[in-house]
Amino acid sequence: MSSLTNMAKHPTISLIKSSTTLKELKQIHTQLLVHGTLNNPHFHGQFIATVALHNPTNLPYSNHLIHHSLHYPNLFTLNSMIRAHSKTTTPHKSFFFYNIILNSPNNLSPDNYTFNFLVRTCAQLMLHVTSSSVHAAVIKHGFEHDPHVQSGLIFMYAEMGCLKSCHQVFGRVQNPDLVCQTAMLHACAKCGDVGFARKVFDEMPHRDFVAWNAMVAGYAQCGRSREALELFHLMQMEGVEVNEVSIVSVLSACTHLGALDQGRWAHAYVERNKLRLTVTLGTALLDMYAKCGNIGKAMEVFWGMKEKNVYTWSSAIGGLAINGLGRESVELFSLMKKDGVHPNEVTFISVLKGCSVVGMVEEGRNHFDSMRNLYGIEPQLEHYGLMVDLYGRAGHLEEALSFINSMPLKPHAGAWSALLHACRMYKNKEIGEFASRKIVELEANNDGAYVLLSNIYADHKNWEGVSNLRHKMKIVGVKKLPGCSVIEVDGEVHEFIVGDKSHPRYDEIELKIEEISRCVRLAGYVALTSNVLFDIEEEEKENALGRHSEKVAIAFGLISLKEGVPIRVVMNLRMCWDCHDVAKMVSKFYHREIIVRDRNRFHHFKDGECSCKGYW
DNA sequence: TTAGGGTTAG
Repeated sequence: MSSLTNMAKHPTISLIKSSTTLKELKQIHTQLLVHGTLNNPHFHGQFIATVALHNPTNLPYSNHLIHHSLHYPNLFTLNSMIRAHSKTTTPHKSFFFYNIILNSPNNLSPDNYTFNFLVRTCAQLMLHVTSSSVHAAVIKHGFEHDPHVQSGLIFMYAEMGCLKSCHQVFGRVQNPDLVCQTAMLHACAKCGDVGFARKVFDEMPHRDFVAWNAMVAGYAQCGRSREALELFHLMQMEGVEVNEVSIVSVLSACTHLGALDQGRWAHAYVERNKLRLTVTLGTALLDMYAKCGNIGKAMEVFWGMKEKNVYTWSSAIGGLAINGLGRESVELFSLMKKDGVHPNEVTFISVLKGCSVVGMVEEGRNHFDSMRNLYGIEPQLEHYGLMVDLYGRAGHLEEALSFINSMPLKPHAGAWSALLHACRMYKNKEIGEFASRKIVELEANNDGAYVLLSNIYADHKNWEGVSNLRHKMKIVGVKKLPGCSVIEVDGEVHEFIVGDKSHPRYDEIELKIEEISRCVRLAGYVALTSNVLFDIEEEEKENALGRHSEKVAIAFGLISLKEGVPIRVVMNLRMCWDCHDVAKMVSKFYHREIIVRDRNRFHHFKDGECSCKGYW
């Protein structure tokens, strides 16, 4: 029973490998100790490796077993420990085990597994110096031409954003195999060159389901959601195996498009085909529901998940926040901490958003302070921006300004923009002008700086100010980002860009918009024309407002969706106040629920009211 | 007995 092949079939090895939970493994450990079986180094090694491989949270237990063992760990065990640590938030610990291999008294030496795992550690660490020395060690130990190590190196350089190095490694591979080609296509997509990724994919002589998944994910991750879904449909037509990894990318694409129907289809696919609801899949699913405006369903998925990680919690907390449930999001954050899950920087973005949408200034400030004091997380620019947003939305403009001035980092345009938005909300011209100037100093082409200030001037009927800004924008060459809204009807995503009349049903949409205008006017509605950038005639302005992309999408929803079906719109800008008022009225007149996801949050319109209660 | 592709923000 000494050969490894025979060992693999040993019932004790099988027993250890088949256990999935730490509890089960600990029970087996006790049994093996009682029978003295753990004296066998093979069993002991397998035990430690299984504990480590199943779940990174088991790692302290694996470490404990290694340190209290009578045996010197073998290469298999040590490689397993390197691999396990490469997937944690403390990847540098892999080097501890690598050094045990290098300094081993029984002449262990690293093999291709060691290096394949070690380069993944480097990928996680993203340190150029470390990566270079590990690459040098790969060459020194003669693994430069090992296909697995080559793929690992490409992966490592991709994570670090060094596409050039990926090309160099790939160029030296004589006959790249499937795994290596997939690593390369993944690397190109990761570094933003999806075109080349697709070229690698198209030129692959054989593609398996992993290669297809990598390509679908590549499109989804760089925001080319429609292409991701198209490729996924092609994948299905070609009869390629679909697994939970494919569905994660599909869900991510649906989330970005706000395509709830297709997202629901993906959920049904998971259930129909009994795919394993992994943490990643569950998180993608809950995130899809939350960002497509169905927070009830999102939380149902969340509570149904057996295993939750920091992604899952952050996603749920953020989902509640963007749906206006700030208090609930902060409560969920408390539960997360009670559950022993350590928050990360993204979690705090979600929590601060939660505080911001309901104006919990004090609580937000406490959470912000706890980042550094309790969790050792250094706040990033985004966190500072959210704090400005928190003060600003609550109307504490002076505090927001002094907060920016006391930042230890150089304030970015985002922080000033948050302040400018608040100035717009509270019609504060002085601070608004100051913030706008600061933004333009940092980003001369920032359209928001001009548009918002122009709105503030228009609020004050300062048409000269508006006209001067218009002139300045022309000279500098700033263009207002065109508004774009999408709406899904019968599984098809329709896109409306402001001013674009190319939709085949545009004439009908136009008629509907006129009908809406008549209805809302009867109710005594007066358009909030200050949302129009320039000083044009009142009637013309109203017309320009009538053609905002969100209104066009809502009108299209009214003519194309069956009665009673909610209208769901996803847009790229913040919803304008006028469209917001009109949407409220439409929800009442047409007895239709309207859900708009804007750049910042959700607005649920029902019976003439909006869930944001005017606070956004 | 270990080797690929996936989830949270901006």
